[in-house]
Amino acid sequence: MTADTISLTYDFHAAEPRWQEAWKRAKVFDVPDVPPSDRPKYYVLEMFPYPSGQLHMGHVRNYALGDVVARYKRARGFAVLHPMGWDAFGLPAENAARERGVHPRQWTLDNIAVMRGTLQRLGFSLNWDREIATCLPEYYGKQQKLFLDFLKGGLVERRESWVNWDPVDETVLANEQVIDGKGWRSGAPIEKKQLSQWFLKITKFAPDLLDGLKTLERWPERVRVMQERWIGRSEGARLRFPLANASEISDSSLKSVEVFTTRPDTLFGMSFLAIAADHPLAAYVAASNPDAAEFVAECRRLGTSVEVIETAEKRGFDTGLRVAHPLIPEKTFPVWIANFVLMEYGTGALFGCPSGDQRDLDFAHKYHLPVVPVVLPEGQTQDGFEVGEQAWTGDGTMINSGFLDGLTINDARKMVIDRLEGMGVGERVVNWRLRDWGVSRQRYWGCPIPVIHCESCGAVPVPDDQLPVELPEDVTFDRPGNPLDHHPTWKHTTCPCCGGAARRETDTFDTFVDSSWYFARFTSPHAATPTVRAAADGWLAVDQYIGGIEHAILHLLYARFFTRAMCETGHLDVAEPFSGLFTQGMVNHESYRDAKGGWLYPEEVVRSGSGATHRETGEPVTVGRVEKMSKSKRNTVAPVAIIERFGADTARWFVLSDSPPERDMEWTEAGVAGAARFVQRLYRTICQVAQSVPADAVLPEEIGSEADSLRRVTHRTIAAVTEALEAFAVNVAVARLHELTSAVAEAAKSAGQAGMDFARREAARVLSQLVAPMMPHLAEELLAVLEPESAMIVERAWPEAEPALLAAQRITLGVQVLGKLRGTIEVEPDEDAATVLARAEAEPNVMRALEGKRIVKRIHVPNRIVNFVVAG
RNA sequence: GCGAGCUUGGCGGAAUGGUAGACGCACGAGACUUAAAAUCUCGAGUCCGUAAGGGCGUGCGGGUUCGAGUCCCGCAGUUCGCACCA
Repeated sequence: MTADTISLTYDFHAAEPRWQEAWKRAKVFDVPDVPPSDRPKYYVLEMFPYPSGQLHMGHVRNYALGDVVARYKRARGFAVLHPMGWDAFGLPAENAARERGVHPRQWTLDNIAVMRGTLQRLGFSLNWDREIATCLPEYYGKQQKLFLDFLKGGLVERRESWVNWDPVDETVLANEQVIDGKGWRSGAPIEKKQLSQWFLKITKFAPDLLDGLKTLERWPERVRVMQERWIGRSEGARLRFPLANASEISDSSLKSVEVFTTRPDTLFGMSFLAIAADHPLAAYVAASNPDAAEFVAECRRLGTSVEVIETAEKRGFDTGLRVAHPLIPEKTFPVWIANFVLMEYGTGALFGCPSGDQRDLDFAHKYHLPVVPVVLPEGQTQDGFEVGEQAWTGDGTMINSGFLDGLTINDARKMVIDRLEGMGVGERVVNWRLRDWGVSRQRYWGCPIPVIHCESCGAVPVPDDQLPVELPEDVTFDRPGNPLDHHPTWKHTTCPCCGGAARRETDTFDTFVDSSWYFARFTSPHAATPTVRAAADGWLAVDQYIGGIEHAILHLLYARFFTRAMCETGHLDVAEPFSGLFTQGMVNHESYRDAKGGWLYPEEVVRSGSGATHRETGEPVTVGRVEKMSKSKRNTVAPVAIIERFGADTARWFVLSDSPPERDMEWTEAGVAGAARFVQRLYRTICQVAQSVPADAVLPEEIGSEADSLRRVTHRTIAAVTEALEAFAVNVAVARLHELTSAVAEAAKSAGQAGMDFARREAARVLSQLVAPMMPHLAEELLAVLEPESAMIVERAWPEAEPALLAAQRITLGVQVLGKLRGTIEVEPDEDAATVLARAEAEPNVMRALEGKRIVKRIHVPNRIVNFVVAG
């Protein structure tokens, strides 16, 4: 090997850390807490990671995409805030403590150190001074302050709520941790238990959360739809049915049953009233009726598992109680406890109209309750119409409905509500599916809820000067339950009100609370208050938020709620937290199994053509589906290994190539190798220019055609890449950069032509700059090779395309006959129509197609197409 | 069941209503090499044809248009989300 060829190999091992160091020294990614006034601000944020131990490829794709936006916007003259932090509380840390005896704090901080190192090796343009970890008191203490302000502002409530209780682990489980009615870890049958819990009153903002969705134009439509349905606004009526047996009941709140309905128009089709198993009236009945008690208990047991809910048939228990119809007082209906009625929705009770609701119809058939049709579909006669297996939920005319007969369902709805309101037994209401957010978790590794319970004063907020309420370090995980509760001293304190002995709240916050305001904290991460208004109001909203679709509902809705709650308590002034949202796809990989069916890691497998064999044993390997990288399927690729083998830029380039960012991509060995080849080819191409083209080349008066052509490619690429990046079409930008690279290499053949030196230098410099958002280290290296003493790319403005060079010199125009392509002609840009049409008609192949035909119409779309419409 | 999206070569994908398949991967041929790797050049939707050229082609069926992958209507397949929400 000659010295020349050695220098033509890009040494990413040396270059990447060198440029990272140079950027750090120049502090180019730092921005002040209050956005500078000389430039527009731009806040780029990727969803912060949970510190699970290792960065995975999904993170690499997410952060590479965000970095493209951040670097591009910075080059376009924006002051870019691009911070990073850690969603550091959560159950895996406690699991690690139980399984391996590591302290959750240590485990988490160690993981953060490892993952931070990987992020830094990837060269992301992050403002690391703003790093936050939610598990540190300097963050969660401010969260406690927010909570107390919410409490003061009436946005918090303490109330009893049903939870899934694991009696063995002595812990509360989320619904998805309950499998077949058993705890996911202990396997013990789960009990429903009532606990006093803290709730954030998100429902207070339900109308605004719904309305706000309309303003989020740069959010994916489907995310908005999902949130809309989750919030679930429905208009209807609330009405009360007096109990016929009311005199037997002493509790006045049980003397009538309130129901919510969206179909008050079907009130005359009623044949029963159904209440939830958790309804107070059900409890009343169960107290004196063992069979009812048994049914209620059974409903609760079944209530937990998703599969059961899906397949469960409708079942009920006739309480023997009867309610009177509000409009026909002499008519009464049975009250059933039914397993399909949810206590959480509406009032926990409904009236059953079997002819107009499929569930009610199924229920009526099962228990032989009457079916009275009340809505007649168009085109049906009342005599011929019967409700069989299918309830009629569509439009129609009212029948069998007294004073409503003959009306449309909409008119009937209005009229019946007016009547009920007039009688004082019901009213028009808007009901919401959204429920208040229970944030209490019986866990150690979370933010302590800053409240003290006092026998005489009740639940007392921890005074501001005693914040933060820190987690104790010396906890043990050797027995089930919440270590905070077990701690010998931590929970014992004195009441801030009366000074008497009191007990700390031992519950901690749901970790979704931590991630509901971190984007605001990033604007002043070290401030003594949760936010600093000038900083938060100045930087927010996040202009571009990037993350996985899995957070479409909960995280994003909670963050929108927190934004409103923080505004109401004076911590912020911004309508929405994220004005732009981009949801990127997953990184998938083939999966492999050996002859025994065991999963194999990609590095254990050698792919050969259509098959695969084991690297060591040579045994055949079954190539499985391409699916999401997961530890259990072993189809993961570790970013660190890729960085070491190929470099950070290659990894970044590959995850950004080919697949559009919103779609899933497949990680392949061949693909990374291809990216690595391109890195080297680009380096060689630029080095060739740097070595063979004088640095002081100027643009001559007259320029040769190849040189002119290269310049046009260069400037068209600037325009195309800019447009692609604005549209998040990074894969298209990558394709255009491949083309420019080929053009620069090709131009070497025309070296010496007038203007070529200038054109090659220009193209090489532009190429380096355009590639920088995706491969920042290589880009800096390229520019340093071209222009050794110049400023770094991160300190330079994005290249501008010269409008005069955006048009091609000559255009190849398609010529169609009757819409079919018959030939092409070369034309000057904007050449006049007559000339173009004459040349098109004279094109030999077109002539042949026109032969013997009469041209009816000549269509000429300048610079686009020629089409001859013929007859005969 | 309800809702949203998707469907283009062997594969990932590109295409303001205007030459479908850019760009990449995989593949084939050639050059360089003792050889291999690397690199470079060329080829390639499919069918017919030696070629020139032609037929057919963007899930299927219709429609609008001089012209449809793109717009409209219907259907199929597929993915995702929600789901006893009264």
